[in-house]
Amino acid sequence: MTTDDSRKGSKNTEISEEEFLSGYDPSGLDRPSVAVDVVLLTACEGSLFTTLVRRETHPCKGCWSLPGGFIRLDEPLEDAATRVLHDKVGIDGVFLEQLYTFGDPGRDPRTRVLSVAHMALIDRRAFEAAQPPREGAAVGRVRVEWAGETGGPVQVVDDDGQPYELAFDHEDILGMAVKRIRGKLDYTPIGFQLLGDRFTLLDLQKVHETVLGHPVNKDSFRRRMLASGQLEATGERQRQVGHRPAALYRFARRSAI
Amino acid sequence: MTTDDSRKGSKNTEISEEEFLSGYDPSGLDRPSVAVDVVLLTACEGSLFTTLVRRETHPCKGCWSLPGGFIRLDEPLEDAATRVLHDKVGIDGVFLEQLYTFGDPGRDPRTRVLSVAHMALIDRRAFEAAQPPREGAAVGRVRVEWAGETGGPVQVVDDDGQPYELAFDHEDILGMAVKRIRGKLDYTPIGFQLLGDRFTLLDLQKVHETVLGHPVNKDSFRRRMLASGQLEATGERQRQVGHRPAALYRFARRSAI
DNA sequence: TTGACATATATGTTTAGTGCATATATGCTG
DNA sequence: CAGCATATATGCACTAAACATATATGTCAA
Repeated sequence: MTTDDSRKGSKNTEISEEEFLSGYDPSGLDRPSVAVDVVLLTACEGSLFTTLVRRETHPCKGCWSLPGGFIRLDEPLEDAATRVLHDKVGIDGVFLEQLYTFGDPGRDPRTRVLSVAHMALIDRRAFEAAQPPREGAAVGRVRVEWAGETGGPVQVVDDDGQPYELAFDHEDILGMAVKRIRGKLDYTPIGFQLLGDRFTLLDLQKVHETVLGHPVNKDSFRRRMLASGQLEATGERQRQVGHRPAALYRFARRSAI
Repeated sequence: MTTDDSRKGSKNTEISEEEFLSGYDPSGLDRPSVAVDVVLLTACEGSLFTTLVRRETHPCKGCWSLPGGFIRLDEPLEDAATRVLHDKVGIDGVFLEQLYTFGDPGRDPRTRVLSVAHMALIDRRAFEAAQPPREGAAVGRVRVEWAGETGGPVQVVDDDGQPYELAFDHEDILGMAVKRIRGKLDYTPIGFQLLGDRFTLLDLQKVHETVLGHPVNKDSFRRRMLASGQLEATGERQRQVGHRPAALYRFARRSAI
């Protein structure tokens, strides 16, 4: 199916690549602004929660938005997301992955702004320990109105069920994050990112149920997890739990083999 | 878990959003260039094939690259990818989805260039019909050295097995496309995008084997597909095939409930 | 015209995984 | 020490997949 047969470039041309680059003027092109936005998720009490920050400046002043910021010209995208998490939420060292790039013209009224959206996951305890309440920040409950991996925008509500008014297309970004984590949960070890280093099988099950948005069968979940090779028994058990204590496992990053 | 309780913004502030926007000067920020690159895949003879274009200018002059181009400031990302496919490959109306955004500083020696990579899929026959051989274009065989969804860079070779020298990080972009289509094949109807409007079960099986990179069990594949509700019998059969003709199916975009 | 051929299609058997039900174990609490 | 709540173990039915075998049906060549 080859259409053309010339191969590896004949670089013996007029000017060299070095010469070309030294004379290259990047100012000729219209360029968009590029930001990163981070959906930081944690699982608690059967719901996903995410961090929002209040916008103190136009546009969408007074609305709530995902923590985000413009990238620096010499900064990898993931580093920008890490920086945003550190600066705006005070969180470091968490799982982070790129989600999707939102680029509709008009998604930001100022000018063309692309947002390279990221998803970050953190264990609830680490989250609560690391995040001192900040002025202008909130942690809202994610309310997903669709089942499975249908996808679509997603609301964030406060303790009274009142929705936060989200800026720009951030409801769509949140929806993409939920869709992504639901899709990866059964086929990757991503769910462990929402747990601490020791957990019971029931803890793990609750995380799965929270992410998926529906209950799962306890026995088969248990069997499947134990057979997956991803769990390592610590030999420890729960204490003071008012019932038979469950065994504590840790995530076996490298499957036993 | 709420940290802050103020809600929907009090917009009765000094200046209105309209006033703010009319005075907004976007020139203050350093901005990267943003391009789209498109991995156009088709399945043929047990391999995936992709379209490459020869770079006639620096940087990487003489190398081969994915069809791509800079986005316009008023153009949605998907439109840019569509435009690139039309202008550089002469292909229209195909399945297209965003893959991932590659943004390492230094991936392009000119300046900071983000590439919002897309994946396009086309049926082999439509591809061969629509694409007249062009000067400076080639269709190469995708050679995937890793199994399953391991991921990693991917080579493109010509009919003699000689690799094309790819520009920038395009081997990584190709790898992401292969990883993505492998991951979605079993859970979405994406495989039908590589087939024409009528096909046999064996055609469909070969597409799956080509994408996945390993053979699949014929009987269970057949049963699974027929039970999926995605196939609609046309009532027609193959002709002149030298053996018992297989039934021709079409993709039932809406499952028959 | 007919039989060889190649692939389609049908059917059955085995195995693995899931959902569901039941039984037993164990630490805590009053 | 009894009762409680959950953990853990075991068995069975059901489903889907892998694998094997048998039959069907076009084309082609003798």
